[in-house]
Amino acid sequence: MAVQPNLTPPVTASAAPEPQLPAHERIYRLLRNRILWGLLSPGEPLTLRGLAAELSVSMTPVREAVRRLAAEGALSVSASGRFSAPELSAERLEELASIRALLEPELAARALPRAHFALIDRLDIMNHRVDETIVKDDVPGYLRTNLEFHRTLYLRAQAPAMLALTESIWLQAGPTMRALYATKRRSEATANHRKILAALRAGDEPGLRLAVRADVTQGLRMLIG
Amino acid sequence: MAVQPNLTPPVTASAAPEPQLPAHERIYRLLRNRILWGLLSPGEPLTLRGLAAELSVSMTPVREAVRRLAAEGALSVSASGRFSAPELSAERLEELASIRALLEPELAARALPRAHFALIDRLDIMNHRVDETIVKDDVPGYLRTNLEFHRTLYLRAQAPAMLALTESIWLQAGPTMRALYATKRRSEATANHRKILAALRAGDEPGLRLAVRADVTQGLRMLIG
DNA sequence: AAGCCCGGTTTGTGATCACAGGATGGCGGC
DNA sequence: GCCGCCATCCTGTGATCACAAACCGGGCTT
Repeated sequence: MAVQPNLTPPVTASAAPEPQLPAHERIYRLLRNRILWGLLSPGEPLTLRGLAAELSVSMTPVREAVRRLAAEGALSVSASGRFSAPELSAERLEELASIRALLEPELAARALPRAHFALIDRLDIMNHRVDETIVKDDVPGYLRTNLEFHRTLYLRAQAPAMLALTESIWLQAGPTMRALYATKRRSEATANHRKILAALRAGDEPGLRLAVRADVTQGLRMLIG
Repeated sequence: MAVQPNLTPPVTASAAPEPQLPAHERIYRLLRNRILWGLLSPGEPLTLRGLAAELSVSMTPVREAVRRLAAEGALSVSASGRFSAPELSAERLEELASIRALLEPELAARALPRAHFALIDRLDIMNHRVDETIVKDDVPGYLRTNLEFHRTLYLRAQAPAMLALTESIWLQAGPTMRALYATKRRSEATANHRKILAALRAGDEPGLRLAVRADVTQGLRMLIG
Protein backbone atom coordinates (compact mmCIF):
# COMPACT_ATOMS: atom_id res chain seq x y z
CA MET A 1 0.00 0.00 0.00
CA ALA A 2 1.23 3.45 -0.81
CA VAL A 3 2.88 5.58 1.81
CA GLN A 4 1.63 9.08 2.13
CA PRO A 5 4.17 11.87 2.35
CA ASN A 6 1.61 14.25 3.74
CA LEU A 7 3.42 16.62 6.05
CA THR A 8 1.08 19.57 5.88
CA PRO A 9 1.53 21.71 8.98
CA PRO A 10 -1.89 23.44 9.10
CA VAL A 11 -4.36 22.42 11.75
CA THR A 12 -7.22 21.48 9.51
CA ALA A 13 -7.27 18.72 6.92
CA SER A 14 -7.81 20.98 3.94
CA ALA A 15 -7.99 20.23 0.25
CA ALA A 16 -5.25 17.86 -0.87
CA PRO A 17 -2.62 19.58 -3.05
CA GLU A 18 -2.17 16.62 -5.39
CA PRO A 19 -4.08 17.32 -8.56
CA GLN A 20 -3.13 14.30 -10.65
CA LEU A 21 -4.32 11.69 -8.21
CA PRO A 22 -7.67 10.03 -8.95
CA ALA A 23 -10.48 11.70 -7.06
CA HIS A 24 -11.39 8.61 -5.09
CA GLU A 25 -7.81 8.28 -3.94
CA ARG A 26 -7.57 11.93 -2.94
CA ILE A 27 -10.80 11.67 -1.00
CA TYR A 28 -9.68 8.46 0.63
CA ARG A 29 -6.49 10.06 1.90
CA LEU A 30 -8.29 13.18 3.02
CA LEU A 31 -10.82 11.26 5.06
CA ARG A 32 -8.17 8.90 6.31
CA ASN A 33 -6.19 11.78 7.71
CA ARG A 34 -9.24 13.31 9.29
CA ILE A 35 -9.87 10.05 11.09
CA LEU A 36 -6.25 9.44 11.97
CA TRP A 37 -5.82 12.91 13.40
CA GLY A 38 -8.94 12.72 15.49
CA LEU A 39 -10.87 15.31 13.54
CA LEU A 40 -13.97 13.14 13.70
CA SER A 41 -15.89 12.42 16.88
CA PRO A 42 -17.08 8.89 17.62
CA GLY A 43 -20.57 8.42 16.22
CA GLU A 44 -20.33 11.39 13.90
CA PRO A 45 -22.36 10.64 10.77
CA LEU A 46 -21.01 10.98 7.24
CA THR A 47 -23.19 11.16 4.15
CA LEU A 48 -22.14 10.54 0.58
CA ARG A 49 -23.98 13.58 -0.73
CA GLY A 50 -22.66 15.78 2.04
CA LEU A 51 -19.05 14.83 1.39
CA ALA A 52 -19.56 15.05 -2.36
CA ALA A 53 -20.87 18.58 -2.03
CA GLU A 54 -18.13 19.58 0.37
CA LEU A 55 -15.41 18.27 -1.92
CA SER A 56 -17.09 19.34 -5.16
CA VAL A 57 -17.24 15.91 -6.72
CA SER A 58 -20.01 13.47 -7.46
CA MET A 59 -21.08 10.72 -5.15
CA THR A 60 -19.23 8.05 -7.09
CA PRO A 61 -15.65 8.62 -5.91
CA VAL A 62 -16.86 9.49 -2.42
CA ARG A 63 -18.64 6.19 -2.24
CA GLU A 64 -15.51 4.27 -3.10
CA ALA A 65 -13.42 6.11 -0.57
CA VAL A 66 -15.96 5.78 2.21
CA ARG A 67 -16.61 2.11 1.58
CA ARG A 68 -12.91 1.43 1.53
CA LEU A 69 -12.54 3.06 4.91
CA ALA A 70 -15.52 1.14 6.20
CA ALA A 71 -13.89 -2.07 5.02
CA GLU A 72 -10.79 -1.22 7.04
CA GLY A 73 -12.87 -0.63 10.13
CA ALA A 74 -12.09 3.09 10.07
CA LEU A 75 -15.78 3.85 9.65
CA SER A 76 -18.73 1.89 10.88
CA VAL A 77 -21.78 1.25 8.79
CA SER A 78 -25.24 0.88 10.28
CA ALA A 79 -27.64 -1.92 9.41
CA SER A 80 -29.32 0.40 6.93
CA GLY A 81 -26.06 1.35 5.30
CA ARG A 82 -25.35 4.65 6.96
CA PHE A 83 -21.75 5.62 7.65
CA SER A 84 -20.35 7.10 10.83
CA ALA A 85 -17.17 7.34 12.85
CA PRO A 86 -17.04 4.20 14.99
CA GLU A 87 -17.80 4.14 18.70
CA LEU A 88 -15.51 1.56 20.23
CA SER A 89 -16.35 -0.47 23.29
CA ALA A 90 -13.75 -0.70 26.03
CA GLU A 91 -12.91 -4.30 25.25
CA ARG A 92 -12.55 -3.55 21.57
CA LEU A 93 -10.18 -0.74 22.44
CA GLU A 94 -8.23 -3.10 24.62
CA GLU A 95 -7.99 -5.53 21.75
CA LEU A 96 -6.63 -2.82 19.48
CA ALA A 97 -4.10 -1.89 22.12
CA SER A 98 -2.92 -5.46 22.45
CA ILE A 99 -2.55 -5.73 18.69
CA ARG A 100 -0.41 -2.63 18.73
CA ALA A 101 1.58 -4.15 21.58
CA LEU A 102 2.14 -7.17 19.37
CA LEU A 103 3.03 -5.51 16.08
CA GLU A 104 4.83 -2.33 16.98
CA PRO A 105 7.66 -3.77 19.09
CA GLU A 106 8.30 -6.18 16.23
CA LEU A 107 8.43 -3.33 13.74
CA ALA A 108 10.74 -1.35 15.98
CA ALA A 109 13.01 -4.33 16.45
CA ARG A 110 13.25 -4.81 12.71
CA ALA A 111 14.01 -1.15 12.22
CA LEU A 112 16.72 -1.19 14.87
CA PRO A 113 19.62 -2.60 12.81
CA ARG A 114 18.79 -0.15 10.04
CA ALA A 115 18.45 2.92 12.24
CA HIS A 116 21.43 5.18 11.66
CA PHE A 117 22.18 8.50 13.30
CA ALA A 118 20.35 10.64 10.77
CA LEU A 119 17.13 8.77 11.41
CA ILE A 120 17.45 8.96 15.16
CA ASP A 121 18.12 12.67 14.96
CA ARG A 122 15.07 13.14 12.81
CA LEU A 123 13.02 11.20 15.31
CA ASP A 124 14.40 13.42 18.04
CA ILE A 125 13.23 16.51 16.20
CA MET A 126 9.85 14.95 15.63
CA ASN A 127 9.58 14.24 19.30
CA HIS A 128 10.13 17.91 20.03
CA ARG A 129 7.22 18.68 17.75
CA VAL A 130 5.12 16.26 19.75
CA ASP A 131 6.13 18.18 22.85
CA GLU A 132 5.02 21.45 21.33
CA THR A 133 1.57 20.11 20.54
CA ILE A 134 1.25 18.95 24.13
CA VAL A 135 2.04 22.33 25.67
CA LYS A 136 -0.33 23.94 23.18
CA ASP A 137 -3.06 21.42 24.01
CA ASP A 138 -3.40 20.74 20.29
CA VAL A 139 -5.00 17.30 20.27
CA PRO A 140 -5.18 16.71 16.51
CA GLY A 141 -1.63 17.98 16.20
CA TYR A 142 -0.55 15.64 18.94
CA LEU A 143 -2.12 12.60 17.31
CA ARG A 144 -0.60 13.57 13.99
CA THR A 145 2.95 14.15 15.19
CA ASN A 146 2.86 11.16 17.48
CA LEU A 147 1.86 8.82 14.67
CA GLU A 148 4.43 10.47 12.42
CA PHE A 149 7.09 9.62 14.97
CA HIS A 150 6.06 5.98 15.04
CA ARG A 151 5.61 5.65 11.31
CA THR A 152 8.99 7.17 10.57
CA LEU A 153 10.63 4.60 12.77
CA TYR A 154 8.62 1.67 11.44
CA LEU A 155 9.25 2.60 7.84
CA ARG A 156 12.83 1.49 8.41
CA ALA A 157 11.65 -2.01 9.23
CA GLN A 158 11.14 -2.68 5.51
CA ALA A 159 7.96 -4.55 6.35
CA PRO A 160 5.20 -2.87 4.36
CA ALA A 161 2.49 -5.40 5.14
CA MET A 162 3.11 -5.21 8.87
CA LEU A 163 3.14 -1.44 8.73
CA ALA A 164 -0.11 -1.42 6.80
CA LEU A 165 -1.73 -3.59 9.44
CA THR A 166 -0.51 -1.29 12.16
CA GLU A 167 -1.81 1.79 10.42
CA SER A 168 -5.18 0.14 9.98
CA ILE A 169 -5.29 -0.28 13.75
CA TRP A 170 -4.44 3.39 14.25
CA LEU A 171 -7.24 4.20 11.88
CA GLN A 172 -9.77 2.18 13.79
CA ALA A 173 -8.84 3.83 17.04
CA GLY A 174 -8.59 7.36 15.63
CA PRO A 175 -11.89 8.95 16.60
CA THR A 176 -11.86 7.35 20.03
CA MET A 177 -8.31 8.47 20.66
CA ARG A 178 -9.37 12.03 20.08
CA ALA A 179 -12.10 11.82 22.64
CA LEU A 180 -9.65 10.15 24.99
CA TYR A 181 -6.73 12.46 24.76
CA ALA A 182 -8.97 15.47 24.96
CA THR A 183 -9.52 14.85 28.65
CA LYS A 184 -6.41 13.07 29.87
CA ARG A 185 -2.89 14.30 30.15
CA ARG A 186 -0.25 12.77 27.96
CA SER A 187 2.98 13.93 29.48
CA GLU A 188 4.32 10.39 29.72
CA ALA A 189 4.22 10.07 25.97
CA THR A 190 7.40 11.96 25.28
CA ALA A 191 9.10 10.21 28.17
CA ASN A 192 8.39 6.92 26.47
CA HIS A 193 9.58 8.37 23.21
CA ARG A 194 12.82 9.36 24.84
CA LYS A 195 13.25 5.82 26.11
CA ILE A 196 12.71 4.61 22.57
CA LEU A 197 15.35 6.96 21.26
CA ALA A 198 17.80 5.92 23.96
CA ALA A 199 17.30 2.24 23.17
CA LEU A 200 17.79 2.96 19.48
CA ARG A 201 21.06 4.76 20.19
CA ALA A 202 22.23 1.93 22.42
CA GLY A 203 21.24 -0.76 19.95
CA ASP A 204 19.32 -2.37 22.79
CA GLU A 205 16.61 -4.52 21.23
CA PRO A 206 14.92 -5.83 24.39
CA GLY A 207 14.86 -2.31 25.79
CA LEU A 208 13.44 -0.99 22.54
CA ARG A 209 10.67 -3.57 22.48
CA LEU A 210 9.81 -2.75 26.05
CA ALA A 211 9.78 0.99 25.49
CA VAL A 212 7.60 0.73 22.40
CA ARG A 213 5.21 -1.59 24.15
CA ALA A 214 4.99 0.79 27.09
CA ASP A 215 4.37 3.75 24.82
CA VAL A 216 1.67 1.95 22.90
CA THR A 217 -0.01 0.50 25.95
CA GLN A 218 0.02 3.52 28.18
CA GLY A 219 -2.27 5.59 26.00
CA LEU A 220 -5.15 3.21 26.14
CA ARG A 221 -4.59 1.75 29.57
CA MET A 222 -5.30 5.06 31.23
CA LEU A 223 -8.83 4.91 29.87
CA ILE A 224 -9.56 1.44 31.03
CA GLY A 225 -7.59 1.16 34.25
CA MET B 1 -32.45 -2.26 -7.88
CA ALA B 2 -33.74 -5.31 -9.69
CA VAL B 3 -32.60 -8.14 -7.49
CA GLN B 4 -30.54 -10.69 -9.36
CA PRO B 5 -31.50 -13.93 -7.68
CA ASN B 6 -28.62 -16.20 -8.60
CA LEU B 7 -24.98 -15.54 -9.15
CA THR B 8 -23.56 -18.22 -6.94
CA PRO B 9 -20.28 -19.73 -8.07
CA PRO B 10 -20.73 -23.13 -9.68
CA VAL B 11 -18.57 -25.31 -7.51
CA THR B 12 -19.03 -24.14 -3.96
CA ALA B 13 -21.02 -25.34 -1.04
CA SER B 14 -21.57 -21.73 -0.12
CA ALA B 15 -21.36 -20.81 3.53
CA ALA B 16 -23.25 -17.55 2.96
CA PRO B 17 -26.91 -18.28 2.17
CA GLU B 18 -28.03 -14.66 2.49
CA PRO B 19 -30.06 -13.73 -0.55
CA GLN B 20 -30.78 -10.06 0.07
CA LEU B 21 -27.25 -8.82 0.52
CA PRO B 22 -26.26 -5.74 -1.49
CA ALA B 23 -24.69 -6.63 -4.80
CA HIS B 24 -21.33 -5.07 -4.01
CA GLU B 25 -21.14 -7.11 -0.83
CA ARG B 26 -22.07 -10.33 -2.60
CA ILE B 27 -19.47 -9.68 -5.25
CA TYR B 28 -16.88 -8.81 -2.65
CA ARG B 29 -17.42 -12.10 -0.85
CA LEU B 30 -17.44 -14.06 -4.06
CA LEU B 31 -14.14 -12.64 -5.24
CA ARG B 32 -12.69 -12.88 -1.77
CA ASN B 33 -13.39 -16.57 -1.68
CA ARG B 34 -11.95 -17.07 -5.11
CA ILE B 35 -8.74 -15.46 -3.95
CA LEU B 36 -8.69 -17.18 -0.60
CA TRP B 37 -9.23 -20.59 -2.13
CA GLY B 38 -6.54 -20.15 -4.71
CA LEU B 39 -8.88 -20.01 -7.70
CA LEU B 40 -6.87 -17.13 -9.16
CA SER B 41 -3.33 -17.44 -10.46
CA PRO B 42 -0.74 -14.79 -9.60
CA GLY B 43 -0.77 -12.08 -12.23
CA GLU B 44 -4.19 -13.04 -13.56
CA PRO B 45 -5.92 -9.88 -14.77
CA LEU B 46 -9.44 -8.87 -13.74
CA THR B 47 -11.56 -6.32 -15.57
CA LEU B 48 -14.57 -4.47 -14.28
CA ARG B 49 -16.60 -5.04 -17.41
CA GLY B 50 -15.62 -8.67 -17.56
CA LEU B 51 -16.69 -9.35 -14.00
CA ALA B 52 -19.82 -7.27 -14.43
CA ALA B 53 -20.82 -9.32 -17.44
CA GLU B 54 -19.98 -12.59 -15.73
CA LEU B 55 -22.05 -11.71 -12.69
CA SER B 56 -24.85 -9.97 -14.57
CA VAL B 57 -24.54 -6.63 -12.80
CA SER B 58 -23.31 -3.22 -13.81
CA MET B 59 -19.77 -2.01 -13.29
CA THR B 60 -20.68 0.04 -10.25
CA PRO B 61 -20.91 -2.66 -7.58
CA VAL B 62 -18.04 -4.58 -9.16
CA ARG B 63 -15.86 -1.53 -8.90
CA GLU B 64 -16.52 -1.16 -5.21
CA ALA B 65 -15.81 -4.79 -4.50
CA VAL B 66 -12.63 -4.87 -6.55
CA ARG B 67 -11.28 -1.65 -5.12
CA ARG B 68 -12.00 -2.85 -1.64
CA LEU B 69 -9.99 -5.99 -2.28
CA ALA B 70 -7.21 -3.94 -3.79
CA ALA B 71 -7.15 -1.80 -0.66
CA GLU B 72 -6.67 -4.92 1.43
CA GLY B 73 -3.77 -6.02 -0.73
CA ALA B 74 -5.77 -8.97 -2.06
CA LEU B 75 -5.49 -7.57 -5.56
CA SER B 76 -2.74 -5.49 -7.03
CA VAL B 77 -3.42 -2.49 -9.19
CA SER B 78 -1.05 -1.36 -11.93
CA ALA B 79 0.11 2.21 -12.39
CA SER B 80 -2.61 2.70 -14.95
CA GLY B 81 -5.30 1.31 -12.70
CA ARG B 82 -5.57 -2.23 -13.98
CA PHE B 83 -6.39 -4.97 -11.51
CA SER B 84 -4.77 -8.36 -11.21
CA ALA B 85 -4.03 -11.09 -8.70
CA PRO B 86 -0.79 -10.11 -6.96
CA GLU B 87 2.57 -11.71 -7.67
CA LEU B 88 4.44 -11.80 -4.39
CA SER B 89 8.19 -11.64 -4.08
CA ALA B 90 9.91 -14.14 -1.83
CA GLU B 91 10.72 -11.57 0.83
CA ARG B 92 7.16 -10.30 0.83
CA LEU B 93 5.94 -13.85 1.30
CA GLU B 94 8.33 -14.27 4.16
CA GLU B 95 6.99 -11.13 5.74
CA LEU B 96 3.45 -12.43 5.48
CA ALA B 97 4.54 -15.69 7.06
CA SER B 98 6.15 -13.91 9.97
CA ILE B 99 3.01 -11.87 10.51
CA ARG B 100 1.02 -15.07 10.64
CA ALA B 101 3.57 -16.44 13.07
CA LEU B 102 2.97 -13.39 15.22
CA LEU B 103 -0.81 -13.20 15.16
CA GLU B 104 -2.03 -16.74 14.94
CA PRO B 105 -0.36 -18.18 18.04
CA GLU B 106 -1.82 -15.26 19.95
CA LEU B 107 -5.28 -15.97 18.58
CA ALA B 108 -4.95 -19.64 19.42
CA ALA B 109 -3.78 -18.84 22.94
CA ARG B 110 -6.78 -16.60 23.47
CA ALA B 111 -9.09 -19.27 22.14
CA LEU B 112 -7.59 -21.93 24.39
CA PRO B 113 -9.45 -21.16 27.64
CA ARG B 114 -12.70 -21.00 25.69
CA ALA B 115 -12.19 -24.21 23.70
CA HIS B 116 -14.57 -26.85 25.03
CA PHE B 117 -14.93 -30.41 23.86
CA ALA B 118 -17.55 -29.71 21.21
CA LEU B 119 -15.26 -27.24 19.49
CA ILE B 120 -12.28 -29.57 19.56
CA ASP B 121 -14.36 -32.38 18.15
CA ARG B 122 -15.56 -30.13 15.37
CA LEU B 123 -11.98 -29.17 14.62
CA ASP B 124 -11.10 -32.84 14.53
CA ILE B 125 -13.77 -33.47 11.93
CA MET B 126 -12.59 -30.50 9.92
CA ASN B 127 -9.09 -31.87 10.00
CA HIS B 128 -10.36 -35.10 8.48
CA ARG B 129 -11.82 -33.05 5.66
CA VAL B 130 -8.44 -31.46 5.15
CA ASP B 131 -7.00 -34.95 4.90
CA GLU B 132 -9.50 -35.89 2.24
CA THR B 133 -8.58 -32.93 0.07
CA ILE B 134 -4.93 -33.92 0.33
CA VAL B 135 -5.44 -37.48 -0.83
CA LYS B 136 -7.62 -36.18 -3.64
CA ASP B 137 -5.03 -33.58 -4.62
CA ASP B 138 -7.75 -30.93 -4.46
CA VAL B 139 -5.72 -27.76 -3.98
CA PRO B 140 -8.55 -25.23 -3.71
CA GLY B 141 -10.37 -27.60 -1.39
CA TYR B 142 -7.27 -27.94 0.72
CA LEU B 143 -6.81 -24.21 1.05
CA ARG B 144 -10.46 -23.79 1.90
CA THR B 145 -10.69 -26.50 4.53
CA ASN B 146 -7.35 -25.59 6.03
CA LEU B 147 -8.35 -21.97 6.51
CA GLU B 148 -11.72 -23.11 7.84
CA PHE B 149 -9.90 -25.11 10.49
CA HIS B 150 -7.86 -22.13 11.56
CA ARG B 151 -10.73 -19.67 11.47
CA THR B 152 -12.99 -21.91 13.50
CA LEU B 153 -10.38 -22.06 16.22
CA TYR B 154 -9.60 -18.35 16.12
CA LEU B 155 -13.24 -17.34 16.24
CA ARG B 156 -13.21 -18.53 19.83
CA ALA B 157 -10.58 -15.97 20.69
CA GLN B 158 -13.26 -13.26 20.73
CA ALA B 159 -10.80 -10.91 19.03
CA PRO B 160 -12.50 -9.75 15.83
CA ALA B 161 -9.92 -7.14 14.90
CA MET B 162 -7.05 -9.56 15.25
CA LEU B 163 -8.92 -12.15 13.24
CA ALA B 164 -9.67 -9.62 10.53
CA LEU B 165 -5.99 -8.76 10.27
CA THR B 166 -5.10 -12.41 10.00
CA GLU B 167 -7.65 -13.02 7.30
CA SER B 168 -6.32 -10.08 5.34
CA ILE B 169 -2.93 -11.77 5.38
CA TRP B 170 -4.44 -15.00 4.13
CA LEU B 171 -6.07 -13.00 1.39
CA GLN B 172 -2.82 -11.43 0.29
CA ALA B 173 -1.12 -14.78 0.10
CA GLY B 174 -4.02 -16.61 -1.55
CA PRO B 175 -3.03 -16.72 -5.22
CA THR B 176 0.60 -17.44 -4.42
CA MET B 177 -0.34 -20.24 -2.04
CA ARG B 178 -2.22 -21.94 -4.82
CA ALA B 179 0.78 -21.90 -7.09
CA LEU B 180 2.88 -23.10 -4.19
CA TYR B 181 0.81 -25.98 -2.96
CA ALA B 182 0.17 -27.15 -6.47
CA THR B 183 3.72 -28.47 -6.69
CA LYS B 184 4.71 -29.34 -3.14
CA ARG B 185 3.36 -31.98 -0.84
CA ARG B 186 1.58 -30.92 2.28
CA SER B 187 1.44 -34.07 4.35
CA GLU B 188 2.92 -32.34 7.39
CA ALA B 189 -0.08 -30.04 7.56
CA THR B 190 -2.40 -32.47 9.26
CA ALA B 191 0.38 -33.61 11.55
CA ASN B 192 0.67 -30.04 12.77
CA HIS B 193 -3.07 -29.84 13.07
CA ARG B 194 -3.05 -32.93 15.22
CA LYS B 195 -0.45 -31.31 17.45
CA ILE B 196 -2.71 -28.29 17.73
CA LEU B 197 -5.63 -30.48 18.73
CA ALA B 198 -3.54 -32.34 21.29
CA ALA B 199 -2.37 -29.08 22.86
CA LEU B 200 -5.95 -27.84 22.97
CA ARG B 201 -7.08 -31.00 24.74
CA ALA B 202 -4.22 -30.74 27.20
CA GLY B 203 -4.77 -27.05 27.85
CA ASP B 204 -1.10 -26.57 27.05
CA GLU B 205 -0.68 -22.96 25.95
CA PRO B 206 3.05 -22.97 25.17
CA GLY B 207 2.64 -26.16 23.18
CA LEU B 208 -0.33 -24.70 21.36
CA ARG B 209 1.57 -21.56 20.40
CA LEU B 210 4.43 -23.66 19.15
CA ALA B 211 2.23 -25.98 17.13
CA VAL B 212 0.34 -23.12 15.51
CA ARG B 213 3.56 -21.33 14.69
CA ALA B 214 4.98 -24.47 13.17
CA ASP B 215 1.87 -25.06 11.10
CA VAL B 216 1.83 -21.50 9.84
CA THR B 217 5.53 -21.34 9.13
CA GLN B 218 5.99 -24.70 7.50
CA GLY B 219 3.82 -23.92 4.50
CA LEU B 220 5.82 -20.97 3.34
CA ARG B 221 9.24 -22.06 4.53
CA MET B 222 9.32 -24.92 2.09
CA LEU B 223 9.24 -22.45 -0.76
CA ILE B 224 12.03 -20.28 0.51
CA GLY B 225 14.31 -22.75 2.26
C1' DA C 1 14.44 -8.53 -40.44
C1' DA C 2 13.80 -5.49 -36.57
C1' DG C 3 12.18 -1.36 -34.55
C1' DC C 4 8.74 2.23 -34.55
C1' DC C 5 4.45 4.50 -35.06
C1' DC C 6 -0.23 4.98 -35.49
C1' DG C 7 -4.79 3.45 -35.49
C1' DG C 8 -8.79 1.04 -33.20
C1' DT C 9 -10.17 -1.07 -29.06
C1' DT C 10 -10.37 -1.89 -24.30
C1' DT C 11 -9.86 -0.10 -19.77
C1' DG C 12 -10.85 2.55 -15.51
C1' DT C 13 -13.01 7.09 -13.99
C1' DG C 14 -16.50 10.11 -12.69
C1' DA C 15 -21.23 12.27 -13.41
C1' DT C 16 -26.07 11.71 -13.42
C1' DC C 17 -30.27 9.52 -12.70
C1' DA C 18 -34.29 6.50 -10.99
C1' DC C 19 -35.48 3.92 -7.20
C1' DA C 20 -36.42 1.84 -2.58
C1' DG C 21 -35.92 1.83 2.07
C1' DG C 22 -35.13 3.94 6.52
C1' DA C 23 -35.22 8.05 9.34
C1' DT C 24 -37.60 12.12 10.95
C1' DG C 25 -40.76 15.42 12.30
C1' DG C 26 -45.38 16.94 12.73
C1' DC C 27 -50.10 15.99 13.24
C1' DG C 28 -54.01 13.86 15.31
C1' DG C 29 -56.02 10.77 18.80
C1' DC C 30 -56.25 9.30 23.36
C1' DG D 1 -49.47 16.06 27.99
C1' DC D 2 -47.98 11.90 25.75
C1' DC D 3 -47.92 8.33 22.39
C1' DG D 4 -48.47 6.49 17.89
C1' DC D 5 -49.05 7.06 12.96
C1' DC D 6 -48.15 8.91 8.47
C1' DA D 7 -46.23 11.87 4.90
C1' DT D 8 -42.00 13.60 3.54
C1' DC D 9 -37.25 13.97 3.18
C1' DC D 10 -32.94 11.96 2.99
C1' DT D 11 -29.98 8.11 2.44
C1' DG D 12 -27.39 4.52 -0.04
C1' DT D 13 -27.73 1.49 -4.32
C1' DG D 14 -27.09 0.30 -8.91
C1' DA D 15 -27.47 1.34 -14.02
C1' DT D 16 -25.98 4.05 -17.78
C1' DC D 17 -23.25 7.19 -20.18
C1' DA D 18 -19.33 10.24 -21.87
C1' DC D 19 -14.56 10.57 -21.69
C1' DA D 20 -9.47 10.07 -21.52
C1' DA D 21 -5.73 7.22 -21.17
C1' DA D 22 -3.46 2.83 -21.77
C1' DC D 23 -2.93 -1.16 -24.49
C1' DC D 24 -2.33 -3.91 -28.56
C1' DG D 25 -2.42 -4.86 -33.15
C1' DG D 26 -0.87 -4.23 -38.04
C1' DG D 27 1.74 -1.86 -41.24
C1' DC D 28 5.42 1.14 -42.38
C1' DT D 29 10.17 2.76 -42.30
C1' DT D 30 14.99 1.95 -42.01
